[in-house]
Amino acid sequence: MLGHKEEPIDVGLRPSGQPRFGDYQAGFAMSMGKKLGRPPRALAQAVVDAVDWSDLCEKLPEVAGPGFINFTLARALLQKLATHLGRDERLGVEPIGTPRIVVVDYSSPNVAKAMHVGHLRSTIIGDCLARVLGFLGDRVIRQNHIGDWGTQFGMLIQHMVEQESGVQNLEGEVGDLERLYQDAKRRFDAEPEFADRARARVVQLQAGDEETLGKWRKLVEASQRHFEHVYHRLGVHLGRDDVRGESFYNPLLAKVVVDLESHGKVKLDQGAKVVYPQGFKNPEGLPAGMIVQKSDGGYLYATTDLAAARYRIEELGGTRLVYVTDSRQMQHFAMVFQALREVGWAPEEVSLEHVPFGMVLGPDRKPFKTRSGDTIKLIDLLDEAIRRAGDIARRKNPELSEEQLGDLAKAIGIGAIKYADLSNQRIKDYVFDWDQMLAFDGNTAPYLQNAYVRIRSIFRKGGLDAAEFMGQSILLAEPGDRLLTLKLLEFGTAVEAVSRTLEPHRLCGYLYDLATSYHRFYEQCPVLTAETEDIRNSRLALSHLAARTLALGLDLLGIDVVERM
RNA sequence: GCGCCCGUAGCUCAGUGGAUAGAGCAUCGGUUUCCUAAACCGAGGGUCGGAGGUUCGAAUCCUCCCGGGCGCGCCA
Repeated sequence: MLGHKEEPIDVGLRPSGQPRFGDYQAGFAMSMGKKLGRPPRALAQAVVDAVDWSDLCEKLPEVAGPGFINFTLARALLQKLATHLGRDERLGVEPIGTPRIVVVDYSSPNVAKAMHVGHLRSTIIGDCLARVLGFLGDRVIRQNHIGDWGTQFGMLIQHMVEQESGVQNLEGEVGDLERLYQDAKRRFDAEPEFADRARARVVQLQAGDEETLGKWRKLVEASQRHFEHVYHRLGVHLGRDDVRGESFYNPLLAKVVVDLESHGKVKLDQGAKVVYPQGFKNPEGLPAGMIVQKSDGGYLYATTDLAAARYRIEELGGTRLVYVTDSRQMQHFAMVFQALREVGWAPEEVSLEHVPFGMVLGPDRKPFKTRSGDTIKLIDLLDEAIRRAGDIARRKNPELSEEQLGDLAKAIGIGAIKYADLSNQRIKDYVFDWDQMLAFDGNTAPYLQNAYVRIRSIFRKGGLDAAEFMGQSILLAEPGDRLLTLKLLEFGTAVEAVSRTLEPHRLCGYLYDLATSYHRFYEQCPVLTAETEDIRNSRLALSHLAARTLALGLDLLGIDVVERM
């Protein structure tokens, strides 16, 4: 009827924007009418007439506007779908047919420095993407590309050697590391003789001098403890096994350059070895290149990134490489990816995806700093979030014990920071605003957490075990039941959208809609005091399903739920 | 100079080429003998930066312009 070709037709089916347009709408008649030379409305009507809709729709689908077909699903069908969803452990999220090996590169802090607000977004977004892709069935390999190698270690180690006290303190908190870095940097800038010794120390480090390496390991070890501390506070799944720092690739760099040369990709310019991926220009309008080996023989980040990509494809078997770094590195990754294609290290079937994100801004709309202009330490930021959340929770709910408050404050505070980050379109800068992210109204973590809490409260009040309602048949008695059900059915689509676009804010938007739908349901539809036993059971089942969806959705964002707040 | 990103309500932001562009905050006004009012309901508020173009249809795609941000060889 729509043509002879056997190819599948995208009918453009999607949830209707407004209730008066039914549950779902299809827009294919408009685009297809053109191709077939038939008026869209007539085409739509022909489709409606040709099918027996009685099992699918409550009433005959309507042709409306320029040629939309609006569907209102049959109650029996919707009930069946909802009941099925309620019994599904995966809540309607289909495991992907052909899992990939996805390598997600995120966080990437620097050794010998405290993690700061600049690491926040990569860590949060990367962790979320890893969770989502993993849940969908991909094999996810997390990679923490820490900055544990380079010339700055010369001055750090040299300072450690000369100031033996600095070594002792490395067993302590990160503050010692910070001080070590600052002291070394100050001396490096102020004392030319020290700078010379630091440069000599770099050579020793490169040469594998045992004393130098020993000091270096101490630095890395102390930093790792700091990273773990921050990740634990943040609830981020990154461990030591996930660390592949710059030092890991160091032994591979020479071969990268040699192989590039054998591909004829390397040109010499003023003593430096440069590759020129196609399609890039420098300020003079000439082809822009990436230096892969400096005139002094040293390597740069482009070399390391090429080596890392190679490792991830050849050794880890990655078929989707994901890099979560800030948007300023877009061109750098575009060049690295182009080079990987040109030399064939990244075959066509391997997708290379940079996941760029914008900056975190302060209230003045400039990069987020302390009042005195210093970078904000991540651990301080997290502690403040927990403190603020605790203060609010204590004020709202004075009868909570301090122990309950502690867990609550962490879930809310950390959740608020993560959600504020994830809920914005990631490419844009966003303004860091405590009041907004900790508000109970609006698109915030506490609002979502509260929807979950209200549901849990129902089961507590009723003395009921929620798990017992998983298999319960769902009956849609009133519009409130129906609207909540339609929203619950969209969860799978929302999760799938995140894996496709690598944009977590899509899941946030969905969960916010879901929480809003539940709050409305809660107002309109009595659960424990429903008019019949069947409706009560159905609403308990719907509520439990909503709670599971909220909890799973938030978990995919890396956010915890609480039982009461 | 070239390239990339971003301009949507007073503010912070959503918005798969589709119907009358949506939320929250702020403002104003309602709702509690009832499962958490940390909630819900309602009102006002828009030249979607501007101008062309493609299309039955454009905030969305294309071109140009304006404004802001970022990047463009020996840091990462």
